[in-house]
Amino acid sequence: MKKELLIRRSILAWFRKNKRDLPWRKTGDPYAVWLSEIMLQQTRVETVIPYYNRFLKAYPTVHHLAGANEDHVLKLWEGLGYYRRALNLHQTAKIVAKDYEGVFPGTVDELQALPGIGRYTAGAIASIAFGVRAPVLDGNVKRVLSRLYAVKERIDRSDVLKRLWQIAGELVSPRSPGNFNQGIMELGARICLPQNPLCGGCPVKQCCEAFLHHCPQNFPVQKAKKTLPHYEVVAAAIYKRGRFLLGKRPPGGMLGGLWEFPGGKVEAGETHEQALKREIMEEMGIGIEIGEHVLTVDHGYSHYTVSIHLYRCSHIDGRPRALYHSEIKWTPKSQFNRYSFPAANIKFFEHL
DNA sequence: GAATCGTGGAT
DNA sequence: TATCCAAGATT
Repeated sequence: MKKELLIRRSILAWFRKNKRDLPWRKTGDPYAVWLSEIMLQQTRVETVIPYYNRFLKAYPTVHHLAGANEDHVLKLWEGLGYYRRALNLHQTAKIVAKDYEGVFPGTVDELQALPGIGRYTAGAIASIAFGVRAPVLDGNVKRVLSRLYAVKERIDRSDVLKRLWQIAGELVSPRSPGNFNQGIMELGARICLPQNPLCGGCPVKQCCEAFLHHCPQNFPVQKAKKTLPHYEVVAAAIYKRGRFLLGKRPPGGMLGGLWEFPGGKVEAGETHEQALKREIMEEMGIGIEIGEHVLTVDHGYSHYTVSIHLYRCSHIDGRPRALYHSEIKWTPKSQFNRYSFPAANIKFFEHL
């Protein structure tokens, strides 16, 4: 039997017996499949499950989501990370509700034209929800294929990616594309692990060049990762008459749409006090007096790490304006739970 | 093509 | 403790 056909059948058979009972596998609703795929981007299955369930309960259909308030959507996304996904999700819901009358398109090209849906996600939705024979190539599939075919070149090379998409397209089952795609991803997530793969339980080990050469750990070949820069950041808990001055971060950038205590990076040669007064003047046009240091939180973002030093502050002069944020608001602590905050800010709450 | 964009669990 | 990295998309 041809290698590709053997791989296809073996993975389908393995998946049929070993697939996890995940909430998005109980439905064929394209809306639910789409939601799960967006949430699963760069995010672990176990992390997504509770978010997915809460989200679907709050917005059972694309129409509910299309009519939702953005702060509410971001609140349901709070803690999931990559918040632009939530904003794109909201945008796509509006487009589907309006331009498609609430019915998701079923082709890869139409799906990929929607905000937040790239080649992987379009293939996943088309194959899983619509039975289209479209391949997927995520981190799992890249790893599985790079081992099956002993790909010795770096997998971030465009020519290598092109070849992997080509292979994935040949492997995907014409009759059960959704099951095959989920199967090869599940194989990568549970058997063909990045470190110490469980080759003994692998249904395709006899087809796997890396296994046959006893070197699965050599694949995939990744590019070297650079160490993340670290910054010192100051933030202000500006308090007046029972309320804190919060800002909503502008869309498009880091943590876009989330609320925060204002502040910013400490520049070279600055004291914390100097940096905080400068930042608050730049961002809100007001003068402040710096009070006690509340606490310092160490936090890692996607491409840098920070130590955020929070200070209690009082408003001295000027009327606050949203010079940086899209919106600012004096907010009592009792209402913080209505807004979505970055994880690092949430660590502040119990100390205020 | 290389940067940007979060978070928390595993090792 | 430090590092890795997970069902990627966008610019």
